[in-house]
Amino acid sequence: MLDINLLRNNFKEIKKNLQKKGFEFDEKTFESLDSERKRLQIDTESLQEKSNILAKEVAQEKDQDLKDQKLKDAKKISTDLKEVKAKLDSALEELNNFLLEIPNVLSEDVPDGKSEENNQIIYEKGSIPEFSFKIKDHQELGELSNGINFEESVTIAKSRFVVLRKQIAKLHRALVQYMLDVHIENGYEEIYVPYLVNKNSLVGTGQLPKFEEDLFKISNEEMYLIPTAEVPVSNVYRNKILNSEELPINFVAHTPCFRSEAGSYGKDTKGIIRQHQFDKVELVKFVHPEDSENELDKLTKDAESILNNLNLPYRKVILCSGDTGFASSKTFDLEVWFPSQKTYREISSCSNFRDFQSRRMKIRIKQSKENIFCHTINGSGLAIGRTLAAILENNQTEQGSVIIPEVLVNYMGGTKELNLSR
RNA sequence: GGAGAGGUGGCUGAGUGGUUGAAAGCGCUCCCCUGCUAAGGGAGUAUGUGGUAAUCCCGCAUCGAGGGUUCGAAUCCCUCCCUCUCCGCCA
Repeated sequence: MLDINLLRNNFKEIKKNLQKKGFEFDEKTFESLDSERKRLQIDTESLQEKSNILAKEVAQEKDQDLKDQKLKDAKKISTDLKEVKAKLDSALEELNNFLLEIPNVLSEDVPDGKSEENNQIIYEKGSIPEFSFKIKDHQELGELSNGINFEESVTIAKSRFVVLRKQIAKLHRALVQYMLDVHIENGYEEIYVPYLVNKNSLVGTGQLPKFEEDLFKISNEEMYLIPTAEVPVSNVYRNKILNSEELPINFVAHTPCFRSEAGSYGKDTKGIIRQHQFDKVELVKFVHPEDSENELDKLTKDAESILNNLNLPYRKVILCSGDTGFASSKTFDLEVWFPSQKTYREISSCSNFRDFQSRRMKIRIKQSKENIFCHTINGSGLAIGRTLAAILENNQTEQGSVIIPEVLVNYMGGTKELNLSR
């Protein structure tokens, strides 16, 4: 959520900024909502004041006639008050709903652009493998030894789910363990959180009210499956005031993520790139506003270190204005190379939300004069399924085996190569 | 799931309809005095929001959340959430 005072005073500038994201800020509606709110609030509060004063006088009035008169007046005010208060409440709600649907403003250094194609490559790292044989995609590789099975997952659930078996399932687990260990080593605190969250948490991080259709909702309760660990982990401190000495706070969490993928029919139907359920190791930071740019770079580097250590070829891009998400002010994507698609695919998305989420969640930092909203930053470190798929594809051999990256060998119980053809 | 108890400021803990935004104690901050294995005195110490650009000033709201009764609610009523104890069930 944006600072309403900023909107009141700088809406020209903000409007221009939001246009780059493809959002048209309706200042007419805003101004009428805000002025209506102001009028009603002033009316309500002055009536309330009168009512409070009269109530005290009634209590102290000894003269019965005067007391009766005051009681009569007080009753009248009370009825009027109820009426204006109701109007104020609905005005405030309307204004709030309006504000909740406004995206975050962009950082100055975010490049202009309409869509994905305008994202800017910052650099490419690692060497793209050359194959002297006809390569298989990760699904084909996984199916060689029934390590990836889509028939069983359809029987159990439906499409866009997967069953992993044997060495592939173990590699999946190894990746989780490895990533957690690296991030803990780098100063992140491991945290385990609920996979079902309430509505307020989703409003807090910005998934609601605008993106309800992307979520799985539990039918018998007002709860949702998490689309990312960002939601429960960020909300750990909702409504809390943090001491500045304890910042930055760094969390790492491994959770499954559930996404309805509404509107992505026919997209990435092959393999495990786009699933309703996938695992992810997520990094979340709560930082002082002054440090957030710097901390975003640090978090992105921490996510990159996994790709580097796994020897996967990847590139770092900065998302252009039109591709930057609703709540983000600036986002770096890390994209890993998929030989079968001859292209880079997103494997991590690292964003600085500034005070957009913390204002919604009411997470503040204790200051001597006025408490301020902290900044939140998060990013994947990394998406497990896609990392698994990338390893299978990039490390395959002509014999249909897959070389295990060195850093994972111990996590695989010493296995250096998966012989999938057997 | 059944029975009972309870949710008050950073913490402990008073308060069952009227200057209570909230006693008291602890903690913390500042000042003064004294000076020595210490202590004493004083002041301050929640959050949000509006009037305003504003540290000051004034108003309004907040005693788990949301409704209700009343001129007036931390105090009474209803719904929900949470915590604790006992029973049941269960990984």
